[in-house]
Amino acid sequence: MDAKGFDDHDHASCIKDGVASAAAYCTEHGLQFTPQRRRVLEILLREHRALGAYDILDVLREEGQTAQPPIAYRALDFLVSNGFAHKIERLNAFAACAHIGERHAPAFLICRACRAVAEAAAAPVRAALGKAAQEAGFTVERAVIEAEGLCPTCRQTEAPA
Amino acid sequence: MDAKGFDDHDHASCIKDGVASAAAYCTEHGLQFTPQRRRVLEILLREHRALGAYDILDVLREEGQTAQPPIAYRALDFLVSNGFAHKIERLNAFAACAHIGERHAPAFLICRACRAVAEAAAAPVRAALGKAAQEAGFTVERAVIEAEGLCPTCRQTEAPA
DNA sequence: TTGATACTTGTAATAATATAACATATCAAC
DNA sequence: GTTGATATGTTATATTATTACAAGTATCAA
Ligand SMILES: [Zn+2]
Ligand SMILES: [Zn+2]
Ligand SMILES: [Zn+2]
Ligand SMILES: [Zn+2]
Repeated sequence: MDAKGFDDHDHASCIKDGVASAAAYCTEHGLQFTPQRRRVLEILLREHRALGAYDILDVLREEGQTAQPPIAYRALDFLVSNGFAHKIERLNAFAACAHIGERHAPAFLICRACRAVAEAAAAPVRAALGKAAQEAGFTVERAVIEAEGLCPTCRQTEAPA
Repeated sequence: MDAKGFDDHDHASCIKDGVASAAAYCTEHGLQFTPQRRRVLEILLREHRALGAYDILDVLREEGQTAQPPIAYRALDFLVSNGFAHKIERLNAFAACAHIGERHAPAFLICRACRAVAEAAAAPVRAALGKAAQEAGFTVERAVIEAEGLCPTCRQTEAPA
C-alpha cells in the first residue's frame, strides 16, 4: 500500500478510477450507486484529505442543491459501510478510500500542516494491537489507528536546511 | 500495564490513589489542583468507562452547581493536558487515566457491550505504526489507537457454553 | 501590604457535528 | 401495473464543543 496522499500522481485518474471501482463494486453487489452517492464520493476524491459532512453540504449547495444534513450523512454512511470512504475519528471527518474494492484495514496518516490524509498498511500494527488486547482477555473487533504528524513535504518545509 | 477496567479490584483505592497521584504531580509541577478539577477527575475515576462532557455536567448539576459547558471542558482540558485523563476519540468522551504520573501512551480497549474502557501497553503497536509511517516518509507525533470489541466478562456472557 | 500579573471561574451566546421522525419519491421484482 | 423495499426531501432536534468577556483568585515582587 502506498501513501498516495503525499506523492505526486495523476490525480484525474485517481478520481476517475475511484468512481469506476465503486460503480463496479455496486454492480457486483446489487447496490444502488445513485447520483447523490456518486457526487459525494467525487467530492471526497477531489481531495486527499478529510472533509466534514458540512463541508460536503457546502459544495452541494454551491452546485444549486438544497442540501440538508441527512443528505450528506446518508451518503457518507453508504460510502463508509461499503468501504468507499473512511471516517477519521480524530477529525470527525471523512476521506475517500484510496483503495476502493480492495479489502484492507488501514492506518491513517494525518498531516497536521497540510491536512492531507494517507492510508498506510496496518497489518503489523493490528497484529501488535491484537496481541496486547489478548493479554487483557479482550477481543478486538474493530480498531481506530490514526497517526498525526508531518507528511514528507511539510516536514521539509518546516525544518529547512 | 494491566487492564484494570476489566478486572475485579479495590475500586475505592483506585479512586483514592488516582486523586493522590494527580495531587502529587500538581504539587511537583506547580499546577493548581483546584476543587473543580479534582471533582471532575473524581467523577471520571468512579467509572472505568468514558464519560461525555455533558455527562459530567449532569453530575455537577445534581450536586447543586450551576455548571455551563466551559466548566467541564476546561477541567477536562487540564486533566488531559497533564495526563490525568484521556480523550477517547471514537466516543467523543473522556476516561480517567489508569496510570496517573507514569509516562505512557496507551492503546484503549473499549467494550461495546458494557462500555468499559481499559488501557493496554502500546509500545509495540506504536513501533509498528512508526515503521509503517516511515515507509511513507511520514513523521508520527501523536497517535490514536483505540480497539473496540468485547471485554473478557462480556465475551463470556455473549457466547455462553 | 500592595499592586502587577497570570491563572481560574462564571455566564451567556453560539458554533459544529449528528440524528430522529415522517412524508414523498424511486427502484426492483413480481 | 402493483407491491415492498430502498432512497430522498424536509423539518426539527439532539449532541458535542468553542468564543467572548466579565469577575474572581493565586502568586510574587517591590
Ligand atoms: Zn481505504
Ligand atoms: Zn503535509
Ligand atoms: Zn477501579
Ligand atoms: Zn464489557
